[in-house]
Amino acid sequence: MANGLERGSIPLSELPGGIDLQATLESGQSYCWWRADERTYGAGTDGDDGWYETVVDGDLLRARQTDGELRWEATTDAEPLLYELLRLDDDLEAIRASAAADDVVQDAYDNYWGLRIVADPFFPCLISFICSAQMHVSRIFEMQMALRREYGEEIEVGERTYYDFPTPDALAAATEEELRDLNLGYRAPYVQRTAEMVSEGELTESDVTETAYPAVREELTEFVGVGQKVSDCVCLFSLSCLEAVPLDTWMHTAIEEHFPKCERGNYTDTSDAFRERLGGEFAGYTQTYLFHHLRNED
DNA sequence: ATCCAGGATGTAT
DNA sequence: ATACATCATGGA
Repeated sequence: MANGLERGSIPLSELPGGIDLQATLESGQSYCWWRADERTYGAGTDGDDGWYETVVDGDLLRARQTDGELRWEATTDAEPLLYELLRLDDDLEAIRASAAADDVVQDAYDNYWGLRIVADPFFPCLISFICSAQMHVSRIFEMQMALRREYGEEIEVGERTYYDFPTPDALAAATEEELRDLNLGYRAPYVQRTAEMVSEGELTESDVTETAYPAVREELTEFVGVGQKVSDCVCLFSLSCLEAVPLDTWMHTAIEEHFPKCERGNYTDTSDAFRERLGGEFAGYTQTYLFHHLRNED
C-alpha cells in the first residue's frame, strides 16, 4: 500500500468478545465495505489479502484482522471511526447472554462468534437497503459499487482511485433512466426520489433520529422504497436500534420452522413477538447471527 | 423454462 | 386493514 497512510492496531483482547471481521462485513448487513482484493477498479492487488475497505466522508479506511489484532490504515486517524462503524465497544458476551437458548440460535453464535452489528452511515445504508429489495446479496454489493463509481467523489490514494458514496444531491440529480442503466431495475425511481427527499430536506437523518425505536421505524417508511423490512434494516444497521428485527424471507422461514408461535399474520405483530422470543433489547444481534447462519448452511 | 432473491407500491376490496 | 398484481435482473 502506498505511504502516507496513518496506521494503527487494536489488540483483540481489548474488544469485549473479540471480533470476526469477515462475518461482520460479509454477512449481508453492510454494503459499505468491500474486500480489497475484489476491487473492480484501479490497479494491483499487492498487500490486499485480508483487507476490507470503505470510504466515509472523503476518507479511505482499511481494516484487517490478524491473529491477535485488528489492524487499520486510513487517510486520517480513523480509530474512533472504526470503533463507531464496527461497534467495537459492544459487549458480545453480554449480548449473547441475553439471547434465546434454542439450539439454532446457539449454533449461530457458535459458528460466527465475533460477528458485530455495524453502524453504517445513514444515507448509504438507506440507499443500499432500498436496493436490497428482492435482490441477492452479491448483487446488492455490485449495485452500491456502481453507484459509487458513477456518482461518488473520487479519492486518490497512491496509485489507486477510490470512490466515496454519492451525496444525496448527486443521487437526486440522477435520472431514473441512468439508474436503470446501472441495473437497479424497478428500484431506480425509489433511489432517485428518496435521495431527492434527503437532498431537499423533506426528511433527513436528524429528523429521524429525534425519536427512538419503534417510532423511528414508522418514520423511515416515509421514504420512497422503504417499507417495514427495509426500515428495520436501517434501524438496526445504521441507527443503533439493536432491538430491531428485520423480517425477510429467511426470517419468515426460520419462524415457520423454529418459532411457529411467533407468526401473528402481519409484519409488526410477528416482529414484536419474534423480538421478545429472541431476547428483547439485543434481538437484532441474534437475528443477524441467525440470518448469516441459515444463509450459509449446507 | 420456472423459481427465487434481506420487498415495496398501487389498487381494489 | 388486508389481498393481489406488478415491478427488473441474474443465477440456480
